[in-house]
Amino acid sequence: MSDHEQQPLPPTSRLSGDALPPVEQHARQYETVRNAHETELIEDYVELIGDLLRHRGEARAADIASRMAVSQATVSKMIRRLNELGLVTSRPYRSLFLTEAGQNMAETSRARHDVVLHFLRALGVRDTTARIDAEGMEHHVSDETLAIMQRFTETHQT
Amino acid sequence: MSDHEQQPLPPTSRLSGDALPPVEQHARQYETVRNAHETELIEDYVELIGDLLRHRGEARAADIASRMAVSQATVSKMIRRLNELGLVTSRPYRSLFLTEAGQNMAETSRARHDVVLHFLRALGVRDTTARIDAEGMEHHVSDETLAIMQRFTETHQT
DNA sequence: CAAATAGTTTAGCCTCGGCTAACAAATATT
DNA sequence: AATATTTGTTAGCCGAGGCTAAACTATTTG
Ligand SMILES: [Mn+2]
Ligand SMILES: [Mn+2]
Ligand SMILES: [Mn+2]
Ligand SMILES: [Mn+2]
Repeated sequence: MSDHEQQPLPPTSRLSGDALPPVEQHARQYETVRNAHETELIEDYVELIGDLLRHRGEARAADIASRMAVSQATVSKMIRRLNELGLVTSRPYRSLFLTEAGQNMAETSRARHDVVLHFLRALGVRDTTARIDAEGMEHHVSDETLAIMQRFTETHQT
Repeated sequence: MSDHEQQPLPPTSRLSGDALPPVEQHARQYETVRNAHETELIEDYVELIGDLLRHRGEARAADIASRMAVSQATVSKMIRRLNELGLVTSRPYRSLFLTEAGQNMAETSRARHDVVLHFLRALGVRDTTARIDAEGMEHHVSDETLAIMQRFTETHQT
């Protein structure tokens, strides 16, 4: 047995902040974060490629490198990975393109990102800050929270 | 020159969602996320050790392993790192303790975590979901946004 | 067209954060 | 006290995601 801890008592004394959640629930919190971190970078790449295609018509490795502030070698390696995952197609010295699966991921990620960004702005966060925070937060927002953020934004038009 | 991209035009046509931010600003978004990810796990460990000390009186490696759903070997290795960073003190088969620096980090992280958690609950997110989302979001919320979340929570008491 | 510049890929290195397996030490049980 | 169980450490493995340096390919420029 590894859980020699006794379970927390029912919510009685609320003296010093919240009590610890039950072990299994607590464990799921951290697991969810670890899972999000596995797909986070992939999503950011795919989303960025989609945005570059949408706004620039093409997505070159060098653009990704400068926009992410990462070396071209790093981008090159990641593109190989995206290729193996069936998310992008690439011919050397040509623009990258998204596969069907890549387009789906880009669309989903972009939508989620936008909801978070617009929500933060609706809350009153300055644009630059909202963009920075949204870039990280987007990967840790559940569908439930996302829906609430969207409703909030709609009902708090500026 | 690696930025052969031309800078986006001033915000004129707002047809298909937001425009791409300027390269340097965009780069800072991703850099901020990478920086957050460097300290994230450390903060979670220190925060958890602080919570275990607060609520249980002691923090054992085995508790951390089960609460994080991670092997004991992983915890053991991480404790060595926390030790080298001067955040915890440990004697084998005894509870871990936080150094002064560790206590400061735990306090700061806990406060931030609580603001995010209470904010999500005030928004209407169910407790279990709020806990999961807060565990990831907490590391990506700027001081500016944090302050706004706190104000929001205070003025939206249920 | 030759040379310079820009873009891409590859190779090799590093740290981090997981894991399992084996062992050691402390504690609990009989 | 002997044994069983729990707890902790160590070694060695792995993949992800960074980096630099070097080579190669395309494109642009003189
Ligand atoms: Mn995004
Ligand atoms: Mn992101
Ligand atoms: Mn994160
Ligand atoms: Mn956390």
